[in-house]
Amino acid sequence: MTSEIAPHLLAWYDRHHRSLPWRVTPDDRAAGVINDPYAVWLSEIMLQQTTVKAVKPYYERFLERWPTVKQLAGAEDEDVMRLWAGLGYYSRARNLIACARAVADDHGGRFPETAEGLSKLPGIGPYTAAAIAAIAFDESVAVVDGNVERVFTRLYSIDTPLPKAKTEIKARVSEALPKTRAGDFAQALMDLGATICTPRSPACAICPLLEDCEAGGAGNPEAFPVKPPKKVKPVRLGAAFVASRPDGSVLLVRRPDKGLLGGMRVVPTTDWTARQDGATDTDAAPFPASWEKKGQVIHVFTHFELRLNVFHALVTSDDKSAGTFDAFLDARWSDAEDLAGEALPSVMKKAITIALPEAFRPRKPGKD
DNA sequence: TACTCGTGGTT
DNA sequence: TAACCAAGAGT
Repeated sequence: MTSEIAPHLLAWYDRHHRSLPWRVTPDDRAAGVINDPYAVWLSEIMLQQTTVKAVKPYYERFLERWPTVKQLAGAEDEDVMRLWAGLGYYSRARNLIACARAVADDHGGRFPETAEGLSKLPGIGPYTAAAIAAIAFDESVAVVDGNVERVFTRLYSIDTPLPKAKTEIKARVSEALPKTRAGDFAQALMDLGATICTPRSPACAICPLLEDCEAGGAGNPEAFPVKPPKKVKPVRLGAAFVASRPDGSVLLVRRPDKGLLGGMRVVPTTDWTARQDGATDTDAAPFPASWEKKGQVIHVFTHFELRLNVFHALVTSDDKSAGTFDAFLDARWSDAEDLAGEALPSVMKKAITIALPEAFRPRKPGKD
């Protein structure tokens, strides 16, 4: 028998689709309006493991600053990292730059039009390649993200734990694909997952796929998808050293391109790579000064909790020891008025705020 | 396959 | 409030 999933879903999508900055409405699509592949790509990279609400302002700022992929390809690396700061998963920003330059240099400024071609570009994996191909180029491919995994494990009561279940999920999605409207189908599934088929307390009563859904019929949708048990987060200890000068400038260094917070600006810190490096005193300070402990930042990363002791020192002009920072990458003093615009990850804004409560406070223009 | 890689919002 | 979660990719 033929699956009725696509017709049911697309009819619902036509009425209930979300309105999003990077999305062309179904009506406009039907009228021939084409999605800009660059805009689709940019939004999809930002949306990886990131909520729509968090992405919106970043997406708007990026598109305004760099309206085309060629312009983004010509951007300074640090300018991109500055605009990405706060969004997390910073390897995405580094891959964003690499991908833009690959498209500009190797593809004449045009994105490949198939999932196969797209997936060869940096930062574009199986999901993103399929999403761009379907939404921007109407390729009929299965677009499987966390929403689709949830919807389809419920539709067919797939109790194989993720990620092992992905093979079966992709097969089920493929057989449900409509002959046209591949992009709308993909986005409709994601909208359904985000608004109806939610992780907890799904709204089965108003779901357009209720009559197609095994778990919905059985009344146990929350039993799916089955996920492996998660591990406990270890605690790591470290220290951050905020050095400031009388004019309010702050010493920043840059982290190596690879690894945690790669390519981002930070104040000098201990490694906090070990489970507990225990460097909570001034032994590990970048240079001798009157370091004073100001407090502790507790920041939860994906796979560990960081407890960062924050030290501050006011460095005066006659402090000769504060001149060489050979152990650090690209050390420089950031002016007080520039600090908010630096490529600082959230954990570093927290740490600097402990030492300098006024550092990121909006200041009145015209004063001082 | 399993681990690394951020952050802020919900429940 | 601790746990869970969000349009995953790279290694």
